[in-house]
Amino acid sequence: MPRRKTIRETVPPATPSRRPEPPGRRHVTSHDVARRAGVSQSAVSRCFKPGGSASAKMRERVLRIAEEMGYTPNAIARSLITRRSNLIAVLISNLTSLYYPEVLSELSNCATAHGERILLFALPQESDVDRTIDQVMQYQVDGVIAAVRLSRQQLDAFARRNIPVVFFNRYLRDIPVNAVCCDQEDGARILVSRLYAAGHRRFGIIAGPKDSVVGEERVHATIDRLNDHGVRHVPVVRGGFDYESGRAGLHELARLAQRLPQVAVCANDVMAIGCIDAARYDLKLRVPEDLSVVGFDGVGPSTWESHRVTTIRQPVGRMAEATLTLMMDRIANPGMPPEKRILAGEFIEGRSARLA
Amino acid sequence: MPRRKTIRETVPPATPSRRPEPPGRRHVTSHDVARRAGVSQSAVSRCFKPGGSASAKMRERVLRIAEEMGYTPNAIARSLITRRSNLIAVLISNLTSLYYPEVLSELSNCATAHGERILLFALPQESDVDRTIDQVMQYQVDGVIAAVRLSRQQLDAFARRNIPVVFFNRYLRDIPVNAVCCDQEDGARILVSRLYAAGHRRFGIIAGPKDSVVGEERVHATIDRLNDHGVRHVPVVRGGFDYESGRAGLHELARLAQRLPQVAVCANDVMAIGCIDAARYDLKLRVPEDLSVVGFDGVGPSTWESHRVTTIRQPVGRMAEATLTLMMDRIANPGMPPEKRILAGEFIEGRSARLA
DNA sequence: TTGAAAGCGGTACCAA
DNA sequence: TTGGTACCGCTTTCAA
Repeated sequence: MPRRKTIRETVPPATPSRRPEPPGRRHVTSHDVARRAGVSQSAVSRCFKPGGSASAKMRERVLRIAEEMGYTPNAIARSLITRRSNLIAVLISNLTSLYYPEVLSELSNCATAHGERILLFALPQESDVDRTIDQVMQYQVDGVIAAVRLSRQQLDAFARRNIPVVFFNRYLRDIPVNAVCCDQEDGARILVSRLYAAGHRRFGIIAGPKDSVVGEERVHATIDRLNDHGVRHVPVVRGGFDYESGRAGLHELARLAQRLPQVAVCANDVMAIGCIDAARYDLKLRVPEDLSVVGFDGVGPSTWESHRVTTIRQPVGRMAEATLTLMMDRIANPGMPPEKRILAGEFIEGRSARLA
Repeated sequence: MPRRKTIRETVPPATPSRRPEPPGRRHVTSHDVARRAGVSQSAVSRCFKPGGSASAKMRERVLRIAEEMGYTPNAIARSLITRRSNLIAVLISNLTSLYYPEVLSELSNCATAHGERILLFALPQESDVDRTIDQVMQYQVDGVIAAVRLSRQQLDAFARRNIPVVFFNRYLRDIPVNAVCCDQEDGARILVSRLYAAGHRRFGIIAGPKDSVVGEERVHATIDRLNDHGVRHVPVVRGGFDYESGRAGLHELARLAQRLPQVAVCANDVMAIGCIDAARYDLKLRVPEDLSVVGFDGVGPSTWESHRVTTIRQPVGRMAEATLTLMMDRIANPGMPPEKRILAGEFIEGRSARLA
């Protein structure tokens, strides 16, 4: 029976003498199982460890008794000694955008497959990161998947504690970081070439917020490819990635130029949908006959018959898998230099753009 | 310096003699802070506890030094002794449906406000619960928020371990459980009375899957209220809560009756959207002139100009708050009998139904 | 293969 | 108010 000898061994308890059950809330521990099985507690522990050394009969017996008693190993106690919580923090801010639910779902599945669980940090604002970081640390997470912006200081805070960080669909300029992204530039190239080939010449852009690296990539790449084709003077208005700003964006584009562009390139699908609705319901235009609209992401509603958005679908499932692979690798080898994995998107023809 | 006297005190170490740093990955502990501050480890612990007794100057000094050293309390170690992980498991299956992201986001915010974190269990299938339950136990979560179905056995498994369970927007018939729901019956009553008042007499229903308690409530309540108004023979077809099944549902309703109903009541918004699109793009009907369509939920896209779904919006924010309040209460008082909190939904007029 | 014992990093009780 | 000490439930040497 495991009892530590202390200095003041005044009252050697005759019986096991567990402290009087704290009302409710006591769980069966490996000690309980050990006692019933007539083996040591460490033996029980080994029986539950895949490679642990234990005779076949003992393991069988222990597992059976554990089962009977309803024993479940305490992951918290394990984490304390192994220094692995098997917890991965996911920092996400726009959970209600149409894009992230799918991401989160995939990340969760992959994490499970890799023996990790997701501790969710859904931030009301991206600016809430600072208040959150301390919490992330406290839980001793094995790693952090960041679908939010992190400042250099915030990144350093994780680095100091050797907590690997992998960015999802964003990264930091100027600082090499682990990141998994979709190839926005290639996506923009495809969209532009298809649109140009169909005869479109006047383009307008509804961009995302300035601080979105991915949004800016999409916009800059679009402009660059347009320039390649000799298209200059592309008006750009800014939105916030949401439906309303896509809608307002088209109005703004209309005001900006004397003639409405032939194409509105939107920095994501939700704005594209807003833009399509603005065209149809506010400006009484036909899409795609009078205006072509394209987006990025390939979120579920972009496939709805009502919009059928021409877009670049992100391979969210494969991105999630890549993110977790990268993460597990960095957890195992903390020293490795940062790595960026860029996956190609898939062109979805849809019906919101007039194509050749 | 805390060192336990053991039987074989053979080599009293002269220096603190920490074991040689395990490569990387060592964190600053309260012991480290204590040593630097020249106080006991327990003192450091108390300084970090809101009500802990410590003199002002000591607390100040300790906190400063902790700050300097980059000390963060280890939540895992704390959990082990307090038997509170401050973790709440959220079991969710259709994370990619349009409804749950909002729910999850709100739950996360509320949890944070109550000092808890969300451990996410996003199940690919509702049937994966069994494989998940063991994991939930291992992490010693304080409670479980279930947005999935649980069998009586599964519920018992949690009960045996005194882990409180609160259902979100679902519950079990025949077994009293803690649950927070939106008032589906009242919602159905409002929809029916508004539709009836506008002169609609022929109704059709696109239901959700049979095993959705909430879906069934919506359907049954709708039928009951229609009966109250003297409307009989309401055809019901079944869908899976997704866009495609809403769309297919209308076709099925069309096949079922000689005349298309004047109203399609859909068990959620996404099916309503699918139904609207089927009406417009497949059957070339005008909505709401030729067909009224109503839904339930009030998800984001239901407000889009393209659909403007007439629906009952669930007060997701207040439901999340109620869920966490109920949960915290049950964590504090494990013995309390189950409680159901039913919140009223809000009628959203929209434009997908012809109203008086 | 098995058991004993030493922690992991905290909290809480106790005596000083 | 402070320090000392016994754990929380597990993993992991180390001897037997």
